[in-house]
Amino acid sequence: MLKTKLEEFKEKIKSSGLKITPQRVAVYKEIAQSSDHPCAEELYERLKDKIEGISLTTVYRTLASLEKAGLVKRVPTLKDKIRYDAKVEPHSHFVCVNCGKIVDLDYVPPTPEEVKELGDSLTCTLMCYGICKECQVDE
Amino acid sequence: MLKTKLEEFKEKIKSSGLKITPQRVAVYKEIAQSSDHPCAEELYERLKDKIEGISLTTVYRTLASLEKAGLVKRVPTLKDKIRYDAKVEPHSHFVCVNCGKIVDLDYVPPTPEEVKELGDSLTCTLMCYGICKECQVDE
DNA sequence: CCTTAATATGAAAATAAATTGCAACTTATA
DNA sequence: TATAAGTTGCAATTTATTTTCATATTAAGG
Ligand SMILES: [Mn+2]
Ligand SMILES: [Mn+2]
Ligand SMILES: [Zn+2]
Ligand SMILES: [Zn+2]
Repeated sequence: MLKTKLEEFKEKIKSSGLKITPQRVAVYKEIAQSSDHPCAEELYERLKDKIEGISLTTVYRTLASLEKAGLVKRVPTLKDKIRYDAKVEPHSHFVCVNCGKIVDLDYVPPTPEEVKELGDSLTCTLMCYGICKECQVDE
Repeated sequence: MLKTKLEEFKEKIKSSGLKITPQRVAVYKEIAQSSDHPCAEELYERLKDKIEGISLTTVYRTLASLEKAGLVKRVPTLKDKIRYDAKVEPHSHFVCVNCGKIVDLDYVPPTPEEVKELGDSLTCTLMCYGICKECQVDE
């Protein structure tokens, strides 16, 4: 991860009145370098062998803190599991309805102004559903 | 609900090898006449006093059946509760981040062809997040 | 109409995801 | 370093959804 991004992370954490802990750093780094929009449990699985003190509870709590601080965002899903994104700027997603993978698209979603229907919307995101290339091969 | 829509419902149910039951009719009618994209529990709450034999379990099972039959679709959400839509054609949604309300937008989302990035996507939907008019008043 | 096989239902138990209480521990600041 | 504020892990809890299983209903055929 870029040094600037880690610095920005520390600043935002501090300015939210939160403390910098190894667990928070680890969770944020892990989301930031993932491209698959992991859920809490997936993050925990990836971290539990690398990071000494990390519990699933803390991953859940960390995600809530990072979300409040504006460092991560939830990704809209059709399932009953919340998934997270460290890319907080508006962008679009492709979801494989077969394997559940979620990846970023280059497609730029319209701005709230362009949609402007029900007063002030803040952000927009386009969600596309289909079958990813890997899933098409081994049908 | 239009007679044609109810007939279409019965046909699709049958062609999926499912039986027409009062519970299924009631759940489908309720979603179809709702504009707020209810979850299973909300549907149950709205139906339990109107329909003699209806249980939350059956509402869950009915939603799964209707989804398989292509009569309802899930709406992407940021929460851990699945919400449903009887409007199955591609369209866009506005979500109030304050009260959780989800309403349809007229904005027509791009077609999968227009996005075309990762092979074959099937459907696209634009999600817009903001504060609804009611929530803006009583802030 | 009746019969019957296939399917659907409700209640309760089970599972899965996320949250909370609490005592022990860190962090940041002075 | 002392210390107050904030954080952690574990276990218990809550919330959402699914499954089990015995009973009931549907649709088709006679
Ligand atoms: Mn993303
Ligand atoms: Mn809709
Ligand atoms: Zn896939
Ligand atoms: Zn609102």
